[in-house]
Amino acid sequence: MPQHDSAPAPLPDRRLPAYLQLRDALAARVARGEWGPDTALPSENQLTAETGLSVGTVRKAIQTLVDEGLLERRQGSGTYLRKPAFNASLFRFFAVKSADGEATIPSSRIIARTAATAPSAIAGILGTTDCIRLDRLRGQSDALLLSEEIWLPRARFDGIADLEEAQFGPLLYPLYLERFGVFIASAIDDVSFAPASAAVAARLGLAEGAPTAVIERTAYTVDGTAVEWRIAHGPAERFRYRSRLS
Amino acid sequence: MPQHDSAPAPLPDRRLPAYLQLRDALAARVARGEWGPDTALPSENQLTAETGLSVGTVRKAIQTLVDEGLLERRQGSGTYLRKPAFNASLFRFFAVKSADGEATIPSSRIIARTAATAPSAIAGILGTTDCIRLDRLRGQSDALLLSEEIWLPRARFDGIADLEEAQFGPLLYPLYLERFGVFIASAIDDVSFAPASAAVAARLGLAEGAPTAVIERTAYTVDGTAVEWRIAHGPAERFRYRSRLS
DNA sequence: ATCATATAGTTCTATATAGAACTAGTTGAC
DNA sequence: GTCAACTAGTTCTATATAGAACTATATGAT
Repeated sequence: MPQHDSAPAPLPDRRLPAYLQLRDALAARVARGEWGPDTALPSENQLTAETGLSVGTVRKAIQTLVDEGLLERRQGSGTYLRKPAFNASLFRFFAVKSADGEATIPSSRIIARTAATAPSAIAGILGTTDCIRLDRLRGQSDALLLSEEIWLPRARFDGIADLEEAQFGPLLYPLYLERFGVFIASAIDDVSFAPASAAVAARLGLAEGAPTAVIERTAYTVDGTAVEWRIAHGPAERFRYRSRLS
Repeated sequence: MPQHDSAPAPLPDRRLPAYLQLRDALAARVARGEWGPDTALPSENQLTAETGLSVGTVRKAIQTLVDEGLLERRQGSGTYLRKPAFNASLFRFFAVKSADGEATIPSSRIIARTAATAPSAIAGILGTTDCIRLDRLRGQSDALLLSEEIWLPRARFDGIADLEEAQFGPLLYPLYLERFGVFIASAIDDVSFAPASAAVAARLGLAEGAPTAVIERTAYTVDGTAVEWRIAHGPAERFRYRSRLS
């Protein structure tokens, strides 16, 4: 189902309305990394010239991508990639009740990076067994709050195992975009609850069997291809997940 | 802060673009219950005649409300209230693993309906202390899965305590709309984990202190007024909450 | 150097128009 | 009765145009 190397740019479907064809064409160019985070896309005028469509139609195509959360328009300036607006960090779901109200220092440490063969459940999601696995530990002040296990398809993220540790910031999605041209556009979180396994307990400094919150996240690019799967554990009593429905 | 009786229809802000003024006017009329769930709103032509604006501007106003999730357009037919699309039932987060694959029968029982004075945290959200409290128990086959405590402002829901039990379906939001003209447009869920209190344990047939998932939900009307607050508990090992981010 | 002004380029609002696509109901043929 | 054809009404697509609002840069005066 999903493809793990750069998609072969499906031809626009002639049966679709013009504005949707243009939408698809632009989304494909964005997915190919044609424009960086801070370079403006072609203006409405340029696109009307390129395509022969009218401004109204071009605007409608762009507006569609804005609604989908991919682009962002700035009046007087131009149209840009939208920085993923959903707060990507799972970290924020673990409240730090600093009794004294001190500013605490968040820490983020990658404790392992290995090429690995994905188990079938994960391979089915990512579309390949040829993966890279990252293990990460996050905390605040002294408390360890989050143990993450992150799976990436090696075809898209080759070389991530060789990066200096310093080049990993606390947030991975900006790194994906800047280093590998992978733009995370959406994600699905699955929240559940389980007693800590021995491995998780050891990492978080908990007793085995202690209650933990489990977040499984699958992240997608614009075209709906899953490009990251992760599972995260943290102490249940610190956990609070907020979700807005509409 | 929020108002619990029908809002006094703020005058349109002349400084706003025409399409936003029309958006506000339409949203206000929707909030006042001017149109039922299956009656079409005025057509584009009617609205252009009423307002003196052009079709394009009218379309833009309507499209804004569609994007906000309030309305729904059906080509060839008309523009309607959108039925709240988010699956309102908290019940769905509790997986029933019927080992034998039998179709199970969900049950829903209101076990208490009382006028009550809301504690300050809830009163702050709902804007009043004068509330009605519903207690509900939901299950499937034999297993009890969900204990809910629901708080409603009495001003909007007066008479709900007198309804026949049979008039409560498994879903409350349709009842709110049909009986009280309250349209739930959005909600915020807060998910956490806690050991079962004595009361919750007794209701769900669990041991006191058994791990439970806790969902706190605040539900809002179109204009952002909170009109329902609930807290729900269920057995943690059955719980799985899914959320789509974008 | 600093500040005001002008300018080119961008998106945004608004109007007007035409026809296509679709829906729901009515009419008519059989 | 049943089915097909028609029709009025609706939303949807697409074009063309004009000016407003805003941004970023360049220019010029001091």
